[in-house]
Amino acid sequence: MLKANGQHPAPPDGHTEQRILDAAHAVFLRRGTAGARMQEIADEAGVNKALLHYYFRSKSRLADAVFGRVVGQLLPPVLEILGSDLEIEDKVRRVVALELEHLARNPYAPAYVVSELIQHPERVRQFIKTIAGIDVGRVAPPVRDTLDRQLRARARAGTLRPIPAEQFVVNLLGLCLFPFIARPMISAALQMDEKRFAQFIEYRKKELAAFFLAALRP
Amino acid sequence: MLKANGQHPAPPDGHTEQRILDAAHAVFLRRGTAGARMQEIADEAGVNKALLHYYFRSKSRLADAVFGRVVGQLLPPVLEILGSDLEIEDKVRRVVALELEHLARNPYAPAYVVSELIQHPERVRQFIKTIAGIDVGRVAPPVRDTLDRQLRARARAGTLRPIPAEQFVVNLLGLCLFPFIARPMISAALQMDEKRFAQFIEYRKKELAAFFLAALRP
DNA sequence: GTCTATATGGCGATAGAC
DNA sequence: GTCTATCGCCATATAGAC
Repeated sequence: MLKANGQHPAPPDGHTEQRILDAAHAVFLRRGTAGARMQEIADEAGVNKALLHYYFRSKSRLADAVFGRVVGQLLPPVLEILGSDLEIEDKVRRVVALELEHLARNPYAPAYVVSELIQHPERVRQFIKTIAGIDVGRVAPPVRDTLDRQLRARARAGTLRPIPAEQFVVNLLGLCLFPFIARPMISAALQMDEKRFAQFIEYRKKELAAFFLAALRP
Repeated sequence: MLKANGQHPAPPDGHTEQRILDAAHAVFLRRGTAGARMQEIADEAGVNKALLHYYFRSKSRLADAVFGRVVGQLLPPVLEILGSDLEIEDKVRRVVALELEHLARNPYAPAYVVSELIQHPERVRQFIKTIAGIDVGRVAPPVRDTLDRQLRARARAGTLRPIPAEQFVVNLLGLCLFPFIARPMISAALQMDEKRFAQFIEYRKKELAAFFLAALRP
């Protein structure tokens, strides 16, 4: 049973909206929002272009939905670890493991978020609020303060080099995210094919936490 | 003397092409290539839209020119330092100083490059060749090999923790570039205004090289 | 070389049948 | 809810006067 356009009919499980969102997710991530075409999203979802507007009204609202979902699965788990009462060493190990694991499966997410924020600065507000139900702008500062106290205490005790919490967080996340953000450049400059890049990331899974913690030795 | 459109006439110094390129540079960096309008570039250059096509034929070629210029001033100086016969410690200090200095004056460059590469993957070839007259694809591997020998020797001598050259370079550049790439997110999450972000970068100018070198202590 | 005016095409969005 | 067909805008690109 084929439809007129030669495609198999969409599974009628009633989850059309979800399938559109998934398709949009995939297309926005590989093309960027500006480069994405509603037609391509429709094709990927196996539905007609008009249906996208039926469910999401406009491309811009569809983009909002995808952006929220991407940031929502990238950020809150990290904030939770950083704000917990684990020791610094455990926080570092867990954040590295979590991020590299997640990014290996979603390699285009960080570059997509970056390119969104340059072209739609107003979306920064959305980044702060209503991300997976948590308000980053409200949650992040307490996390930073917790971390700051923890780092100061360890510095006083002489068991850690002193470092401000902001620098700690940016360094840690930068080391995790940067290889994925800059992947096309890195691959090209160092002539890495897909396999060698994967090996490169595997190495980081094993060594990055140790590298970072070594920098914090007193 | 005002022209019909109420603007001052462009200085007739014959450098129209240069002024268009400068304007395009500014507009592409703040809007992203897809978000940039030829009209806005023309306004910024103080000339008519048609002139952009007279000099650059199409938006896409204009984008090529700007992209090459941005990468060209960002990358070759770093490659030169990394490939030199300086000691590791000096290389790290110089790269950090150079990058943070340059980026403080061109804060939007890295995010622009990232967003270019997601939307025009074919531009990776341009990244490799013909960047400021140097062929990154040809130059980078020898630089990596030089660095690799240097790092191995120091590791054997027990004066440095062992680390592959690729990891060394990506960690170093990531720590320099990431704060600028992720600036909107960082500013929002940590509630930094422009001034506090500048202070944040000033701190890194002083401490980042030490942080990185500390991680390499045996 | 620089301008005004116009053509061309692509894409988001809607109307309306089923 | 899902489709086909079409509208209308807007940005790139060109024609042609000066």
